Amino acid sequence: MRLVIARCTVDYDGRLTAHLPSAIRLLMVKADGCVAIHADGGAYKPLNWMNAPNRLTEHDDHWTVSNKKGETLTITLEEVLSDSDFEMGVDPGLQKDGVEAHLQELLAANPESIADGLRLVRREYPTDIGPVDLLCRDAEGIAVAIEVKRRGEIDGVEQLTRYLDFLNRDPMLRPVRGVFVAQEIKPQAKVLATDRDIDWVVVDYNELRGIETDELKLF
Amino acid sequence: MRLVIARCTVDYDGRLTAHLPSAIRLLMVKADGCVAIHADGGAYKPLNWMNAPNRLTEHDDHWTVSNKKGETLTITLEEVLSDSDFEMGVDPGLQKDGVEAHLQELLAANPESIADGLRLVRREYPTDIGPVDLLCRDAEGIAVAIEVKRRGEIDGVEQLTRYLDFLNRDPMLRPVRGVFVAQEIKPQAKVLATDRDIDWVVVDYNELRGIETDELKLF
DNA sequence: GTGTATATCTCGGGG
DNA sequence: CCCCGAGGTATACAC
Repeated sequence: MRLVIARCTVDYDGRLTAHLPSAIRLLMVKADGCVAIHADGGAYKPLNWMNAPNRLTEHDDHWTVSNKKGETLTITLEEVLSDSDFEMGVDPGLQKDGVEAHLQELLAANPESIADGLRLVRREYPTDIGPVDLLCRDAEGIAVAIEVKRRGEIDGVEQLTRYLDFLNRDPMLRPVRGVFVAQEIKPQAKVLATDRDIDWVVVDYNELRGIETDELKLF
Repeated sequence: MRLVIARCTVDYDGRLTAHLPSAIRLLMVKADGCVAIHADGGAYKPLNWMNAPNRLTEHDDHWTVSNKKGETLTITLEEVLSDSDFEMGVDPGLQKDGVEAHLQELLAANPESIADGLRLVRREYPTDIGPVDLLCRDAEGIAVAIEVKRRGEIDGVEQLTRYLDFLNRDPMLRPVRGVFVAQEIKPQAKVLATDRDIDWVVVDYNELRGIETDELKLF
């Protein structure tokens, strides 16, 4: 990773055009070729950047970075204060726990934790406007579409509403009920769901993981 | 801005839990206190971070960063290869052109580029659930609500649907048609819009800017 | 502060 | 490659 501290101006032309007036900034060039220009503040997002793959060309007083999509980044260097390079090796990467995919897996394995008698038909059940997280049948054999979210907000209810709309056009499935499942559900999302006759259930991730562990212990 | 190159492990515990095994990485601490941990690849997003405001405490072999929401980031330093600090001053900030606001301005000035005979009533026409980008009347005097997006996706169709819902409750406006306008529109968004009897139009930003320029030349 | 809408969103997965 | 959905989304702005 190469780190350059320099007074510079920057121009980006691509999905939009943008200009940075002269100031001292950090230019970060990573091993994969991506370039990021950071100010000393404003969270982790750089002011300007160009992702890999791209072509970086260094001229006397400026760099140009361009990619295949026709985007260009021009960095004009007025004064270089520091220029250093570090060998870092390949990063082993981030291990995450607690995201929606895990929650969906746990619920797929334990649909009864959502409602008694619920049986899984399919995960990621396809519709014309995208896949439903879980399609189940309840104890009476009625189809149940389930949208899983870590945090239940209003757009999750909208999403489930769209799926129900399309699913209810299928004579083989109709009528389809909806259940909105999340670790926490915002008051507005509850109101909207109720208004649309969509049930909502708050589940506990750690508790679900406990169920999984317990079941594993049984075998 | 402080830049530290170090072999380290990192643990985040907050909205999820995440762990980074030992490797050499860049630790970036900005003037506003935010901390970012970068690998030598993988675009501009850091592997892990903590935004300002937070509290950074340095111990012998590890740093802890915590914020008011109860999130914590623990960086365990195994070997520090470099540690430097740079004074950068306040950044003048990015100047942008070509975002949604500009597109909306151009369309407000040239509603005929959306449909022949269209006349602007108001930009940011208020409804109970937020402002409609453009409210127009067509050649027959029928009200037309227009949602402008740079990239037309499903969310934008939902947004316009909600606005139409409210606008159609107003006897002075009813019936209100909807038009979804964007520089590009995703297939799913087209399906949903068509399904809801909402028209969609793809416009060219540079072409619109050309119209503006041409009109200026006339005067 | 919450809620809403935007973003050169980024990033990863699937066709 | 594009399409689609999730994100510790972040960020700005209105109420």
